[in-house]
Amino acid sequence: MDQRHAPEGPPKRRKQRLKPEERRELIVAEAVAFFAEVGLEGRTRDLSARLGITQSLLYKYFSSKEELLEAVFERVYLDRLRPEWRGWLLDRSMPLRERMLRFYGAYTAAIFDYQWLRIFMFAGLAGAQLNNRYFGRLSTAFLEAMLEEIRALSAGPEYPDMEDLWNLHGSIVYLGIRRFVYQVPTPDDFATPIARSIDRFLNGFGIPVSQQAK
Amino acid sequence: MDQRHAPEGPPKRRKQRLKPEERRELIVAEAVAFFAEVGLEGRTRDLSARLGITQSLLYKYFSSKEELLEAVFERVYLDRLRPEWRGWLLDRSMPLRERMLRFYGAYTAAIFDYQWLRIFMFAGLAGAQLNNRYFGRLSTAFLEAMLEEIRALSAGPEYPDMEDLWNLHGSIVYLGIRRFVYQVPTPDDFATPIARSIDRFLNGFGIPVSQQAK
DNA sequence: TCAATTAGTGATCAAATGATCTATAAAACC
DNA sequence: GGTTTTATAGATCATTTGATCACTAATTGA
Repeated sequence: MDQRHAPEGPPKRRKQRLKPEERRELIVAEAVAFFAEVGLEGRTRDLSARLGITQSLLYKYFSSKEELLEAVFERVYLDRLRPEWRGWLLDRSMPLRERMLRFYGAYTAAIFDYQWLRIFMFAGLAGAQLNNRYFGRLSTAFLEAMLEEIRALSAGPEYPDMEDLWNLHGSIVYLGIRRFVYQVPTPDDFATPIARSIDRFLNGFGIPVSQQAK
Repeated sequence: MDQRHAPEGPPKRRKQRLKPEERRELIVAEAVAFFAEVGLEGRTRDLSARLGITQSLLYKYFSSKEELLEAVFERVYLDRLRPEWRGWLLDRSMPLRERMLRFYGAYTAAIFDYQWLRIFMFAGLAGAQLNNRYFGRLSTAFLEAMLEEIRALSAGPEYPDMEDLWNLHGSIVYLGIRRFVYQVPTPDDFATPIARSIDRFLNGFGIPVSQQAK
């Protein structure tokens, strides 16, 4: 077959040769978006097409699709839960309500993300072990801290347990699930429903929330 | 090739010929369990193996895999949301707390099911339109009824809106998500956390919950 | 009893998919 | 400039997949 006709059509882009780290970074970044959209069974050919590279090049950087997916998981989970949030929650120089608002503001900002929630769900449904580590860390690092602080201030007849904290957590996380997983309408602004949920929760344990603070 | 050796080994089951409705019923029932376990990408060959039939027989009953999946969705969604629940919620001869406990008892009994929640998630992640219909019905039939009843009794400074109801709903549904989707440890008994969540919620809107009723 | 119907099987197709291998050309080095 | 290195492309393989088709035997009905 002939190699070339007259050079018409889109100015054919010469293949650009990048340094391995750069290329790998491009691949992982795009893979995160790609698998979040189409699921973990997305085809490597489609991914490579989106990257503008050949499918075989993927295998120069990852020896299997599974290895690529592990890199995606690592990227998605890594550094989402910031250790300093625990310090925020334990800082008694602030009202507890403010501490919790601050925490859940940061938490949802980090977690309520199209790519993150969907990959997290896909991974969970695939039976990955990752969820257990994630939930364990979430619980010991943050929910337990909140539990401790609430108990220190609790004045009502009710005393919170860990399951109550999960209840609060679920009520907040469900906002993101509705929007990003089920893709049904949600309020544009999450701050208000989150604040209302936290206020009701604290009130339920005899921790009054001053009117003006709302 | 020779057809038969001495008839040793497991007594080979003769193929059993069922009436079309029966066979179809068997296929759909097994398909629900199958796709819930392995995801919507489960192979038709694996499904047929579990059914003890040939893969090609599936195509005598469903002209494509997609058609089979639609039958699965229909089965899974159908009749989950019982219309009579709305009547329960509106029955003012009972205390509102009891009505909500009754509703969420029935709702979670119907929904908190390994197969259901996983297929619902898979379908949601696949971008199915089904979720919108489901959420719409859930909202207009039940959440709006609860909202109305709570408003009728509300005495506090706070007035509930639809988003508050979604908050309550999420806090309860998250129990099932934790157990069946993420597969992390949860309490064996869901009745207690559900009751506590409802009580906190009602209290938050100035609807006192008598001590003894707890 | 015997022919007609049809539930069910087994072989097979075409397309798609993860993976491999060789060739090419852009960068790096001397 | 000339040589080496290697990022990238292109062709291709072996499987797997949804789907089809011709055939077999269990049931039905006159």
